Amino acid sequence: MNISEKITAGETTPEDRSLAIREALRNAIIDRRLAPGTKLSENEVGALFDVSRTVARAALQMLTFEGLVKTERNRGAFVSNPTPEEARQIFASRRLIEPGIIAAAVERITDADIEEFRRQLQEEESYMNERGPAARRAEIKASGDFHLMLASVAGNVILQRFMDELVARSSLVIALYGRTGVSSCGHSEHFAILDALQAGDGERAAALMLHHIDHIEADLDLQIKQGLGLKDALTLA
Amino acid sequence: MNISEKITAGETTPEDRSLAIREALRNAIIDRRLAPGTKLSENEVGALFDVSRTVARAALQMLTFEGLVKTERNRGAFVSNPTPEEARQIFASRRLIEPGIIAAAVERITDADIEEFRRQLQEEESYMNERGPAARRAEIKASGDFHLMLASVAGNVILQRFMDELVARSSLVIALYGRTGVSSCGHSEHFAILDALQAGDGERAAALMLHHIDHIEADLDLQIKQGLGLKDALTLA
DNA sequence: ACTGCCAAGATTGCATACGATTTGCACATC
DNA sequence: GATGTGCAAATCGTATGCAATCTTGGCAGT
Repeated sequence: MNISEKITAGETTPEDRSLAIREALRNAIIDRRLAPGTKLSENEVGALFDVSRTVARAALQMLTFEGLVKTERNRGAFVSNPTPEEARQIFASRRLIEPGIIAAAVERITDADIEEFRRQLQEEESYMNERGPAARRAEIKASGDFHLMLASVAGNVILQRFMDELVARSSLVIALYGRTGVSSCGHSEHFAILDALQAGDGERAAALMLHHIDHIEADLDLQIKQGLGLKDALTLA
Repeated sequence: MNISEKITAGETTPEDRSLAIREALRNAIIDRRLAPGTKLSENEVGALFDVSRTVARAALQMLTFEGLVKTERNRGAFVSNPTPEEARQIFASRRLIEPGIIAAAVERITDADIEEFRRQLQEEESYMNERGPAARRAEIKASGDFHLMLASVAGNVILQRFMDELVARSSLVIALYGRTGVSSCGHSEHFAILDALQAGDGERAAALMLHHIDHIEADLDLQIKQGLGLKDALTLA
């Protein structure tokens, strides 16, 4: 486990450090710096962030709630290893929620928001032109941020939190099951959605969003790894 | 704070006791045995369930994540006191999610499920015929259980968890802002939804569900109590 | 009599300590 | 050589202790 954000997380927060740790681990997980299945021992996490097990434990507990880590009693916490079924449910949930978010966002979005979105899309674009795993991770994250900003604009904090979780888990799934470079497609779709939004055409934006989610999911290879860890081990042996 | 389920929660769980405590507190909150604003001190909770502050704290942390309690740093945890705005967002979220759940449920529901649902509706009915706050609480809970069972049938564990949270918070909101006996209306609506479901008519079931949610929200009085607790105290004085 | 300050009490935040459970390895046995 | 058993290391679950922070009551000064 090597998490470079260690210091970044530990200093700027005079308050709840467990929140900072949660954030750092969260980023590490969705950036895929922490691979699924990685063990997150309380001792280790605590040592890395220079806190006691108590606060490390709290952070892990939060992540467990978000579905990013799975804890087994008396065994420890592990970075979640989503099954294809989970992946399908995640995207099914997104297909349900995101059109609603679009509908709310189209009512509330301001010019300043649109400006901000354009900046965000440019950032995506810049990552898109680079190669290598780091750029790909950054792209996945930036892509997720687009959806998160949308949820933020929609103005429903509950849905926003749901999307927070869904996007994070999606990133994990994409990193796990994603094939190559369809993300470029995703980027242009973000653009189209924003255009529809700017035009005030919620219907079209929602339809585009559904399409977009379909595309993301279609890019996944959810056939393999169907079995559980046990089966995997057996077939691999 | 007097929670009678104390022993029930503490004994049957050889495993994680904090989960049991969370469940007990959860029930107490949505049953309105714990009024919004009630302070939940770690010491007190721990003493009630005969555990240390550590595990009590974990339970409170979980409830905070669910939005049922609010914690203020260095001040403690309090039963959540949803604002009208929060209430609106809760119901907006439900309007978005529940039709989707219906759509999934209509595909997967079995005869056995329908049987189970009928039993559930009968239980609701029995509470409906009684009077008194206890019966009303039980009715609210039973009514929520209907929606939860629906989510369970839909087979998407993520949406199920979202609904878990939304229903719990709805119960709190209804108890806070609800007027009198529109719940009877709600019951018949449950029945109509189940009928549509049994007939395999997802469209109608979804439409009925939307109507149902609208009715529930329409029964709320979300105008008053706009201000914080302070103003409340002042106007009451 | 009212306002501002200070100290005592209470409660949380965090660290550490101890017991329980699991895992892996070594050793004895077949 | 393979297998089963037992011990030891590691890790989690929980309790408790101490420091920091907030609240509250009283006291002095104006």
